[in-house]
This record gives sequence, structure tokens and C-alpha cells, in this order.
Amino acid sequence: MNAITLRHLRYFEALAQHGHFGRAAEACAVSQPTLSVQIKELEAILGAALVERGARRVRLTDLGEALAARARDILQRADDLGDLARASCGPLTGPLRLGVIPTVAPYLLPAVIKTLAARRPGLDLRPREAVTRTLLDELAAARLDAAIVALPVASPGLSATPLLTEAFLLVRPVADADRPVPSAAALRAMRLLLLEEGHCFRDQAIAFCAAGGAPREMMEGSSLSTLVQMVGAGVGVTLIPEMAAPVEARAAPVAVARLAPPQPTRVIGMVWRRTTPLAEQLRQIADIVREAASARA
Amino acid sequence: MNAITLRHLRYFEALAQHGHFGRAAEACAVSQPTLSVQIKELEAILGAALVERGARRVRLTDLGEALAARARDILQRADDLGDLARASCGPLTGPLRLGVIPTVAPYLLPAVIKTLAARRPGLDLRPREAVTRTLLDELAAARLDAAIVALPVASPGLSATPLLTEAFLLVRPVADADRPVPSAAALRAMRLLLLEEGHCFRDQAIAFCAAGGAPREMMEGSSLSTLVQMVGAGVGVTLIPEMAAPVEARAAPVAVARLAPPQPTRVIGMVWRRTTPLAEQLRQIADIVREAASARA
DNA sequence: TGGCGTTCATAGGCTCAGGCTATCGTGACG
DNA sequence: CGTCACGATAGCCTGAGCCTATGAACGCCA
Repeated sequence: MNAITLRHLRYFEALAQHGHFGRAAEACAVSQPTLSVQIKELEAILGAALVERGARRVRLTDLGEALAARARDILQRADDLGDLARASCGPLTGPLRLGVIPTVAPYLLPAVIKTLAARRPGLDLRPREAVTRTLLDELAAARLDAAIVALPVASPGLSATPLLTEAFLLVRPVADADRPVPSAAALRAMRLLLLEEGHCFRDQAIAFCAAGGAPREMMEGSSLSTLVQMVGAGVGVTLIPEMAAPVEARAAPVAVARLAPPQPTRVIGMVWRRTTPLAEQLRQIADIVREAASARA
Repeated sequence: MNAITLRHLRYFEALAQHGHFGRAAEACAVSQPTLSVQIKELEAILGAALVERGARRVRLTDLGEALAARARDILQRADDLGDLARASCGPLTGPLRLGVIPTVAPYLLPAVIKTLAARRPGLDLRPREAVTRTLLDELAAARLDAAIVALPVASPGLSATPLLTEAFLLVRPVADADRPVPSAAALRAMRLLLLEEGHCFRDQAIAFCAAGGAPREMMEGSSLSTLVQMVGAGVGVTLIPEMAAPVEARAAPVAVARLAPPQPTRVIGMVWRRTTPLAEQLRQIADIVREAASARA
């Protein structure tokens, strides 16, 4: 019998993921018999069963599970070879899949796109917006090249570099503009509007306000823009990151105030798979993003 | 263009190693045009040159060097998948390529072979004898599954487990049998017969005798057997490991004496690639070897 | 219990990737 | 300047791998 090929591993990895020959075949863009035969051949090469063909469902054997893990690793490394070649051709060109969290994307991306277009003409930026958890998962699966999120990220396989640090600002109805800026403790007594679950900015805001106190009655919105509009309508107050202020505060009858020290802040950074061959290129991209961010201010 | 295959990587790795299309092709058991075409295709897929076709010799580009390193890694991992399957089938079966240093092999292997044959009927032991440096290189290149050498080994990619500790014994002409056992310092005044360069036992013997003193006039032999025969001929004295004594001392008119404490000793152990899927099986093999060694005593 | 649907395996046929031999182009070297 | 060494190219051939069609096994439900 012949040797193992990457094709075997790709098909098997798909089967491991879907637990179903037909769907795995579809994911690989081949017919079910094609995938079936290749899996069978892989089992013949290894001399052991990888899957238990149950009537309604396919389950991996222990060996199958072990193999799936290693197969993923090998496929990942093989796919990285393409990036290795790209990285060796001077400044980065071609598609760059960049994830950005929603509380950063609308405020930072325009400047980033503009600056990158000027500084990296051959680059084809493909931004994607999602919450941190999603972005990190996509990164790990190599469906993204890099992501811009709030640091720190506690993920073993990733490298990160900070891009900027920004304060959280208080947004309240314009009628309150002349009142003294409330302390964190005082904030706790007000109706605070927050983003939905999953947004890191929500957690950071809660951490600041609720430090030492129980979480209070709040309301949720799906974007900073929504929150500010609701504040303008007198529903309550909210916090927004500094970079959102120029855009959002202009669009509603609200007043923006800097909080008293110690001001809450967040660090925005760029992360990528530690093992990507594009690391050096991404560091350069991070430099350009940093530049774009400070020029924008 | 199509995707990268393991075949591409195998051919390229061979080319990187040989720096010559013809010889690389030969190593891969294909014709030179076949390999040429595949290399060209790999370059097309990556969109960059991997080799500079010089007139008399082929040199890798920087990218080529980087790729070769990664290719080796990927091929290694792919080859490990076979072992992964073997390891999942209960007790180890099939070929086991075991390297052994020359100062251990003749004394330990007979017992090991006998015991392994009884305890692991399906196992096909393929012993190979070479000095430590060679064995470790072969291990790293995965041309050996495990090796029995003197510990410690300072090699990052390897795991080790001790098998036994044994003393060094003094071998001198039978006429000297009644003399007091010389100290390490006194040994320095005698003509000491040693193995050739490369044998770890030589270095250990020197380390013991020459501790604190300059190395002295010595003579070299290519095996412990030779050394003992020379001692029997009255040429000088030598040290041998304990396990060699029963065999070697019987074959010449020599007397074997235990040195005064602190006796020099060496630790014999088994090593393997840290990442081999056979690790657990090899640990069991080590247990059996340990058993064989102590039963033999 | 028998018909039906779902799912994986098998069969048969086709196409092109990848192999070989033969030959060419080029630079080094005597 | 002829020759040699070496890699590239051309042309052909075989089989790996794909597809469609169909079989076989099993669960489900009437």
C-alpha cells in the first residue's frame, strides 16, 4: 500500500469534524464515495480502524481522535507554507484577513484602510467584525491572519502587540452637562446602558463600575451607537471608548465627560498565531495601524 | 494551480539535502525530470524561487532554506502517524530500530533479545551499533526508534529513562592480581589503554583518571575486547564497565579488581525522540530491558 | 413484520497528475 | 572550441483519484 498524503489527512479531518461521510465530502467538495474510499485507504495504510461506522452516526476511535489532532496540526503547518512564501517577498501583499472587535471597527478601520492603502499598495485588506471570543477561535483555526482586540488575551498559541491605550468616557444627557462628573461609586446609582454579552467592552465597563459593589440594574444595546442614542433620549448614561467619542457624541444630544482619575482605560492590540510565518510582516502592519491611529486623533 | 502535497515536500527536502537534482531524484527513487517538474511546480504554487540553478551546483534561496526546515518538520510529523497507529494496537509489534553503543551492545543485547522475544513475540528487534553521537543524530532524523547510551545526553529533542548504573572495573595483568588496588592518582602513573575517539566510555575513563591531572601517555584500541587482550599481553592496564567483566576477563590472563570508593560509575539509559508516538511503548520496552539486565547479573 | 429512508460501501468508467525515456540548452572546463 | 555535466522540456503512458450508479445494512414506523 502507498504512503499517506495530505489529501488523506484533509478528508479525515473533515470527517472528524462532521462525523458524517456525506457532509464531510461536501465540505471537501468531493462526492461521498470519493471520501469513503480515501478514508478506507488511510485505515489500510495505518492498519487500524479510525472510525466506527454506526448506523446513524460515525464515531472516531481513540486512534482516530489522536490522529485527527495530529492531522489538524500537520495541515495547519502545510497551509502555513504559503504564507511563508508570501512573507519572503518583501512588504506584505495579497489578501489579509483581519478581525476587529465591534467597539473598535467603525472608529479605527477607516483610518487604517486609508493608511494601509497608501503604505501597502499590494495589500488586499479583508476586515471582519466579531466579538473577541469568535475572533480568537477564527485565528486559532487560521481562518484569520490577525485580529485587533482588547488586550490582554489569555490564549497560549497567540502573540500580541499593543496598538494604543484609550480612556473610557462618560456619556450623559446634554442636560446633565454641567453637573459634576460622578465617581465610579456614584455611577453605580445611575441607570447604566451596556453592550450585550460577549463584548469585552461590556465586561470592562462592569469591572470599573461594579468594583467592590454588586452589579446593578442595567439595560443592554447591541452597539455603542444605540447606547448613545438611548442616552440622548434620557434613558440613562453609558461609557464609551475615547475613539468612539468624536463619531457618536455628535449624533445625539449628549455630553461627553472625562472621568476622574483613576480613569478606566483599555489597551487595544493586534494578535496573531504565534507560529504564523507572517509574524514579522504583521508586526509591520501593526506599526502602520499604530501610525494610522495616532494620525487620526 | 494546485495545492502543496507531501510529495512536493519530500522531493524538495531531498533536493535541499543533496543540492543536486539527479542525486535527489535517485534518493527519491524517481527520475531526474520527474523531480525537476515537481520542484518547478512547488515553486509555481508558492510563487517564489526556492533554488538558484547554478551551473555546477544548486543552492537554496533564503525562502528555500526556511521551507526546507519546515518541510522536514512536516514530513517527520506525517511519518509519525504510522507509529501512532502502531502504538494504539496494544503491545508494540513490528520492527523496532534500536541503537546501542559498542561498550554495551555485546554484553547487554543477548539478554535483551532473549527477554524481548519472550515478552514481545510480535516485535522485530533491529539493533544497530554505533557511538553516541551517531546514534543521537540517527534518532533525531527518525532513522532509529530508540537508542541505549550512557546518560546524560544533552539533546533538546530527546527523552531518556535510566536502565542501570554500573561501576568501572580495573583490568590488569594476572601477575598484578595481588597488588593493592591503585588510586585514581596512581592510575595516572600507569600505562592506560583506552578506546578510540568517539566512545563515551573513553571520555568517562579519562574524566576519572585525569581528574585534576593532565592527560597522560595512553594507547588506544577499537574495542574493549582488544584492550583486555592487550592488558593480558602485559601492555598496560585498562578500565571496563562492570557488565563487560564476565565476558572479557575470561578470555585473557588478566585480573579484574573493583576500584576503591568513590568508584567511577556510568548510567546506561534508553533515549527516544520526545515527540514520537511510541513513547509509552518504549517506556515498556525499557522496563523489559531493565528486567533483562538485572536477570542477566 | 415489511416498506422506506438514511448512510456508507462497492462497481465501473473516465481523466489528468505524475511517472518515464529521449532530447535539448547552457555554462564550465580542459 | 569540443566535451561534459546538469537541469529543462517534450511526448507518451499508466494508474490514482474522481464521478455516477447502485448495493447493502440498519433504524424507524406503520
